[in-house]
Amino acid sequence: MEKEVTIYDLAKTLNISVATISRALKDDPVVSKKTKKKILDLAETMGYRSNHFARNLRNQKTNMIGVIIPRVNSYFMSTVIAGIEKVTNEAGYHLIISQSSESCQKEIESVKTMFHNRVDGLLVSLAYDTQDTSHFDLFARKQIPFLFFDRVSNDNRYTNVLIDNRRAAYEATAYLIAQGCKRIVHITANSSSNVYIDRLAGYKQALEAHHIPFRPAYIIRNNLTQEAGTEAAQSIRQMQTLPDAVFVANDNCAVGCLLALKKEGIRVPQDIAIAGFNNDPVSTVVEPNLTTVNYPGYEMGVVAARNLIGHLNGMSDIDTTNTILLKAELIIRASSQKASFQKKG
Amino acid sequence: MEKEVTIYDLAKTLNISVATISRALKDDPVVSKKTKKKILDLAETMGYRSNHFARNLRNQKTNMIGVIIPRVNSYFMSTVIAGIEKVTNEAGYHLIISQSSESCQKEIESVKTMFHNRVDGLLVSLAYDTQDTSHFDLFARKQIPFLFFDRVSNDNRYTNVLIDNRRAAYEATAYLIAQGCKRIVHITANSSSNVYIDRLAGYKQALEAHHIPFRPAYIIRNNLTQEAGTEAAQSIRQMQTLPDAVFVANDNCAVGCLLALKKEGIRVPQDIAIAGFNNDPVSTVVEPNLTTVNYPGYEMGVVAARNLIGHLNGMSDIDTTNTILLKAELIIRASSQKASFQKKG
DNA sequence: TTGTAGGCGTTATCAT
DNA sequence: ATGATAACGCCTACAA
Repeated sequence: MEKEVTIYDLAKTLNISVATISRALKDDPVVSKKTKKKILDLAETMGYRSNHFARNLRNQKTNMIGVIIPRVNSYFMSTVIAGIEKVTNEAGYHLIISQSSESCQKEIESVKTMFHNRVDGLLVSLAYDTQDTSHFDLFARKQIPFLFFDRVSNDNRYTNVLIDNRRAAYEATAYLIAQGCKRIVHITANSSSNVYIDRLAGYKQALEAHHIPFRPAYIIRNNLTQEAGTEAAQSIRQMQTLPDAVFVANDNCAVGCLLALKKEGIRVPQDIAIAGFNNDPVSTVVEPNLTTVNYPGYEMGVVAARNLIGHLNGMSDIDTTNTILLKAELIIRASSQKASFQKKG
Repeated sequence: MEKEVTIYDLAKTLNISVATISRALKDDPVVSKKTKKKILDLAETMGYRSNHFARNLRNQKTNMIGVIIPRVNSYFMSTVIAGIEKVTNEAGYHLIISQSSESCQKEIESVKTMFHNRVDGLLVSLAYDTQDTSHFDLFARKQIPFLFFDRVSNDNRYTNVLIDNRRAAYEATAYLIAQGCKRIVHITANSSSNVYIDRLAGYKQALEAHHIPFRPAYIIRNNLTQEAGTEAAQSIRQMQTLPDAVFVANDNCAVGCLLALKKEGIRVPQDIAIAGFNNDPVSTVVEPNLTTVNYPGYEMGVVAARNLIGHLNGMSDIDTTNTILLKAELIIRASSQKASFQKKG
């Protein structure tokens, strides 16, 4: 490895002090244009690059934002990251991304690593099985800003960016009811995350509002993959009386379920109407197209990142805002149009 | 922000020199057990955390690996990142991810940023319009290892991780021909990237091998989105003689095309057989399921990251290996089974 | 407009 | 077994 070029090397070559070099590199207006140009040109030709560590050591800032998420490889999450990346990059921050793989233990590890790497802030979506969020006390104690998105903490000291899951689920369920459905199955995750609890709550609330008794037997819990949806279809088919609708907590699982039901000769939506959640690309590929809730992933990433950076710049107080709700509207497509068979979207 | 605890604080409190503190924290056997225990206990209670910057400043290493990709929010890319993240994390490295948004200009910016942030190595998938890769000279000159994956450089000094696109395309096309197709349209990107050039080459080669004349009119170029696929279907429908097969360079576009053709009353695969590329989740959702080439994204990420880390550890020489080809086999599904109408997977 | 010098927290090299 | 001290490269009062 070649020896690194430092500002001292530049200074010596040009016979200028390191202070001026340093200022020129930061585009400090106090340095004359001529000198600045000379310096920048030399830096270029000598292949100079600033030393992050030395800089951070001085500045007590890393310009890094940590992101801890269950997995990167889902459509939703990669969309969120795209949004985060755009905002943070524009603000001159970099991202360190770490996957918890849905394990609370790995999440705790990640938090520690982020802490020791001195990220300036943290954006988190919790693992399936994370109940207690005390591992974030490390950050809270040092007043390092962090916030949760999508899968959030129920500790109300913290800021959360999310959608109104309860309400969206209410609307989806209410729509199914309006289509004449009365025996509505709900497929959800076996998780204590707010996301699924709230969707379940919205589902129940819609039933109640329309005087339909809630039946525990209509709740199916699995891991919400497409395969799990296929299996869920079997359970549904074997119920005493065939349900007339299924509201699934995500699109992948909904699609698996829909395809499996069709294979069994059950017509969608005539026999069973289906609604999903997320507006994943698959929802417009499956036939009939899937009614779903549009989940604004990119926007969520943008909002979460903006908020965090706002705190970092002292623009806003992390304790002021507590919850940021994004809009998530129901998208009605053919899979749930039981009342009339007009097709849309 | 609370004041950070440093080894000086520990030293002062215990009336011991910082040197001993430093050694104890690294579990240096030269420090007596008693002193070590005292020090570690105090560090714990005072909430000491080591300063990575100061350490890295000494050690001249960042433990960061840069990743530059066109976009994070595609199924393929997020899968690759998951693979990269796993390997790098296990090896104690962190990731800085930057999107070029398919723009060569932004890619150049990213390269500079990565350079200045002193990543220990770089993993790159090139933008659509990147032809010249001289902006990586910055890294080459300093002997900082980097390699390309998927969308690679044609500069043969560099290491590339990719699949044999030509061969995979050959196999897909040959399969269509074996199904009796003779008028095969190819939809590809308007890009100079190896990925699309090679797939086109494989397509041509298969035609040639089976004595089917290549017809430029059968090449449709677009941006390979699902919408573009829908439009492509229109062009196809309006051709003098209806083609009997379409080989699309990715699944999203293939799916858009397939759905649009079906809407026009064209039967798939009876009238037109279709094959895609990537084995994206949508390929098993669309009906009929899409014949496609399995693109091992996760594995590609793992291999690329392993290789890079190997170089970083001096395990392997970056100049030795030049091209790593991963297997990418054809997955035959219903959308192309024109010869017999048996359905699979 | 430019220069000087001290310090950010660690570790390695001496010396004790 | 422990201590003193000089780097690592950068930034910023303060001085000129």
